Amino acid sequence: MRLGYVCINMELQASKPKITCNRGMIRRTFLAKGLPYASELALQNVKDLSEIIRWNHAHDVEVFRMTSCLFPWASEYQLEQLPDYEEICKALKVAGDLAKKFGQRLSFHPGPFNVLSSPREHVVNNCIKDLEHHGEVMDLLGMPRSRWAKINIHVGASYGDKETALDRWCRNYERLSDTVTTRLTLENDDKASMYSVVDLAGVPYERHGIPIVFDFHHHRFCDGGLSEADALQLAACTWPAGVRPTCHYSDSKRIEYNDDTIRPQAHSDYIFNRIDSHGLDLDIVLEAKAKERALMRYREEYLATGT
DNA sequence: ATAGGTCAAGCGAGG
DNA sequence: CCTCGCTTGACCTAT
Repeated sequence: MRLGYVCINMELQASKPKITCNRGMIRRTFLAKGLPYASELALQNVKDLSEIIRWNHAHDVEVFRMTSCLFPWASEYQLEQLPDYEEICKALKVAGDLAKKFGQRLSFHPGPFNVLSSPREHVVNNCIKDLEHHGEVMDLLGMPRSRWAKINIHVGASYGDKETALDRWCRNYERLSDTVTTRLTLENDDKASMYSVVDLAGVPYERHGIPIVFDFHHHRFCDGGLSEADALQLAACTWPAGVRPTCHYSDSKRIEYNDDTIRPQAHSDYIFNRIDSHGLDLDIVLEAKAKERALMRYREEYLATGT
């Protein structure tokens, strides 16, 4: 299995000057400073993306989820409008070329506001806009239009009627361009009332062939009646040949801290259980608060060789 | 330089 | 009805 981490490299972010792809601003600042400042932040973000990719390679990390905050307020403009657009494109190409050279797999996980199943038109429009933005950035990185460069989301909401919501999800999915549809995946939820692997293997997979990202931790709260092994197997079968299935893994912070005031769904700082890939070849993204440090510690504790 | 209050979006859960 | 949490805490101002 190959392990990855998400969005932030704590070591690089703590360095001086800091290396991060997360520069952003609040609304008030965006209104005051506008596109030139958004452009400046985006340029720094995409340049630093290369630095994180280099760090990953130097530490044998081949799976990395990029932040969705590369472009502050991306929903409010076209990338071409940014003053530094040309330079931004070059920096993205550099980052993408590096990742490809290193065999490093990059992905996106747009946020919880992407609800393609919503009955509200403006919610769906915003979602489509955000997904298209992610697709566009993947293209600018030079990433393939395949699930190798996945854009992963949740169904988003059920409104008390999963079947109707899934049908709406599928109809709205058809409005997406190839930059998104070729890369889109769906992840199982962490609430019993929401979407299990079984739900996702139904309509979304049957109608559109959407692969399922299996989240081990979420499955503990929404299992659709399947064991972990069976759910993982089912999810893995939805991936096209030649593309290694991706999973998410976290442990429970509640157990880590032995504190039952913490919600059981909360992600742990570190991974303290051995991950069981059930015999499958997987890319496993660690969703741990300690980011790359959690990955390093897991390797030391569970994958150390020679002893 | 650090602390504390503030901050886009949609939804469901818990108080 | 309000707050929290989620992909991911980061930004901004006052001290």
